[in-house]
Amino acid sequence: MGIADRKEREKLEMRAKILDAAKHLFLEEGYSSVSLRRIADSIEYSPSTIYLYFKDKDDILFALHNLAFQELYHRQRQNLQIADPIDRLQAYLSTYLEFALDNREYYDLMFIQYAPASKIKEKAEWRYGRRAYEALRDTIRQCQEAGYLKSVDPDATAFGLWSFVHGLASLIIRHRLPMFSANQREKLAKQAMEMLNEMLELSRVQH
Amino acid sequence: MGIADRKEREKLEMRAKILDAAKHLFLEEGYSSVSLRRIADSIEYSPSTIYLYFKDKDDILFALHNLAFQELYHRQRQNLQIADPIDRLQAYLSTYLEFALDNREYYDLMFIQYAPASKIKEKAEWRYGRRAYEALRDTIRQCQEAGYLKSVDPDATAFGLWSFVHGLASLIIRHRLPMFSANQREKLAKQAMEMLNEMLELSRVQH
Amino acid sequence: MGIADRKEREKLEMRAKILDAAKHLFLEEGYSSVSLRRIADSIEYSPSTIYLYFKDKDDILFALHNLAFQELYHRQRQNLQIADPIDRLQAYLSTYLEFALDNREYYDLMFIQYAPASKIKEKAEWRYGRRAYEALRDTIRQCQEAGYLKSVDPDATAFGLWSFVHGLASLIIRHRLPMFSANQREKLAKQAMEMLNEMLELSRVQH
Amino acid sequence: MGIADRKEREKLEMRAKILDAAKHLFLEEGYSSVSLRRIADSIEYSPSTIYLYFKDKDDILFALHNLAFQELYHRQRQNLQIADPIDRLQAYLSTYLEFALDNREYYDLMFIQYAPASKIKEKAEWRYGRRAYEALRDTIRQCQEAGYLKSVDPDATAFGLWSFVHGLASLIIRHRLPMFSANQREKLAKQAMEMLNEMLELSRVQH
DNA sequence: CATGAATGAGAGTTCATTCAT
DNA sequence: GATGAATGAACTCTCATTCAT
Repeated sequence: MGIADRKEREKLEMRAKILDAAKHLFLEEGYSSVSLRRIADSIEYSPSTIYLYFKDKDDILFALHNLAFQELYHRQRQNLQIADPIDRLQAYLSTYLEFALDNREYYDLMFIQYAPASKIKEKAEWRYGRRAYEALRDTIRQCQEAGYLKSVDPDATAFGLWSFVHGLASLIIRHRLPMFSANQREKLAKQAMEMLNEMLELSRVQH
Repeated sequence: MGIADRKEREKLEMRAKILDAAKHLFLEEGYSSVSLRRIADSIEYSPSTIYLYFKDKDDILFALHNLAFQELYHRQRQNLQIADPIDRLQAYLSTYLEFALDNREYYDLMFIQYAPASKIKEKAEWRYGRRAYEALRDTIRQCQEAGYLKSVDPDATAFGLWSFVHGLASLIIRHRLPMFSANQREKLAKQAMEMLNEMLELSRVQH
Repeated sequence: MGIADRKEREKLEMRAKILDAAKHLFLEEGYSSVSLRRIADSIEYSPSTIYLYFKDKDDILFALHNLAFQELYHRQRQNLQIADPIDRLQAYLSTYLEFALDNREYYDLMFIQYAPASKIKEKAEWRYGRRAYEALRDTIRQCQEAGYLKSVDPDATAFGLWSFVHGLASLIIRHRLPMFSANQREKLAKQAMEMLNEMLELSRVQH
Repeated sequence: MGIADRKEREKLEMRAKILDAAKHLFLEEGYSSVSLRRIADSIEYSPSTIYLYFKDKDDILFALHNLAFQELYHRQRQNLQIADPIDRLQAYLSTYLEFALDNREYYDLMFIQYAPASKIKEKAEWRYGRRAYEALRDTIRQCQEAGYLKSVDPDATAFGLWSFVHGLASLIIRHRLPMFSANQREKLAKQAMEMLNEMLELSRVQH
């Protein structure tokens, strides 16, 4: 049983190794430009070895998606317990951006890149996405009940707030800000988030 | 002379036909996943015919980029003459979003997709992008002088506002909103923009 | 009739122009590496125009071969009248080498390059080649009757002498003498020919 | 270990098989007319298989060149120890011709065909060629010191002698002797060589 | 468990050639 | 007489994938 354990552990380690290599390459050059051979080379295994751990190239992408959504879910989890809805909303959005910038490869796969993988897995993600979206909207509703963000449709607000953080993340991740240095970019993103938070808080006063 | 004219016209039409086919395919599957053969097939010509109109695959992308930036520039042009800075800013952002949703393929190529094309052309775009960004930031500065958006760094504000509209556009274009119908999406985007406009105007009162 | 003449003349001029362009390109890069488009480009006509003057690419090669053999035949013609066989032999060989170095493209096509052209034309050349060879061997026979080159088989001698001049020419034409400058090469070829001539004359004394 | 050995052997055999097929095709039709597909077809493998053994088409040519020069070097090696310069010269030239006729494909690649391959390898060959040429010229100098071949410039003599054997070889290899049967050609080549040897020996008497 | 060998499919691209104008 | 438009066939080369070992 110790042996079986070790084998199992090694199997998982190998999968992780492959996924990690693939993750980086996919961000750098896009899924369809990265060849299995390149992934194999970068971990110094043969291409055929990869097939012992993954059904095919799409399967790697699928596994990465799963890990990515798990990680995001894991990070958001604790925020769900914040009592004050406006605090919760702010935490939710901040955590989202932090996740994106800490896991650019994941974020790219989840929300920017094409998903040429087999359709089967998409459904699972739809489900996750929908649930995450609903959590956001519910929080917004609670904010409204508490007097914030009153005037607008909660769906529009949810979409708008999500767009804001998605925009910050994706402009950075896809290098569309050549006018700033890497340092500046992250600093500006933080400032923009603070600006948002201020506005959220101010959204009460005015009504 | 009539003949020469017609030939010229036909040549341009053919180029347009190829570009149009490529544009759609590029949005659907990404530049590097689309083969010249597929483009040729979709307009029912042979692959070699494409080479009579474009040097190579990159050249098609290059041409599309040019058209895209021209169109965006054309649309923004009139906004530059709006005297009131806050009106100008609102128009600028609205036009940007409209452009994105009216020209999803272009927007995708310009601001979402990787640009594996030859580096030469990128420089021209950097220049355009930088100028466009500076126009935005200058407008924001003028808004601040007029008492709006006062508290924050103009760069952070510019980045934030751009991110907001980019987020709206790119979530729609890359189909990350399966929880809404196509109609809903655009309606929500408009509502979100109105919400933004309100906030911009309110940004004065508070100080 | 004047008009017909002019047209005929122009037709020939155009053929000559094409042949000349092809000739140079063929020497520089080899028949199969040269495309019709390159030939057309170099005379600033369209590829299709060439088909008005030649059936296909092979036909150009065929025409060049014909011109080449004509030119060589023309140069050798006068030598046939030299009475003294040893003088005739020397003249024959010298003229051959001069032809080769004056018409490197032709020589390359005739005696070095592959002949991927349709087999039809080869027969004609075999005939020419055989006749030229026989002229050489007959001259050698007459030299032997006059006491020169006595000991050896005239076929072997003919082959040997031809090989000698062919070797000089083809090493130069195919750039296999990078150790010498262009000037040196031709000077050395001349010296080698003189050496040969001396030997031919000495071939009498010894017997 | 037996397994590794066998694999290694098989790998080499496959390389040899490809090289052999390529060698023959290159002689028959010239490097640039032969496609990788044709090489693959002729050994009944798929085109992609070739790429497991050679980087690209040029690499095949490169490998053949290396083998060719090795073989020639190997054959000439023993001749360098012949003490008498005139014997050495004769052996050198005879070996050269024998090599050419025993390895027509190699000879064709080395001294007749164009070398469109990457320039890197050419330099190595220039070096080899130059050294081989210098060995020839030095031998001639020593012959002159021993009283042979006195009157002429050693460079001209070297060039002349080389041309002679190159001429014999290349007229045979490139099929420019349709007037003789294959048997006759080789017999005549040998006779021509004997004729040369006689002359070399006679070159002493006269001075 | 890992891989080397092999391949069919398909990539971008160039070619000689045809034909309507 | 000259050509622009078009193409099918072929090119070199890369890819994801399979399979025997």
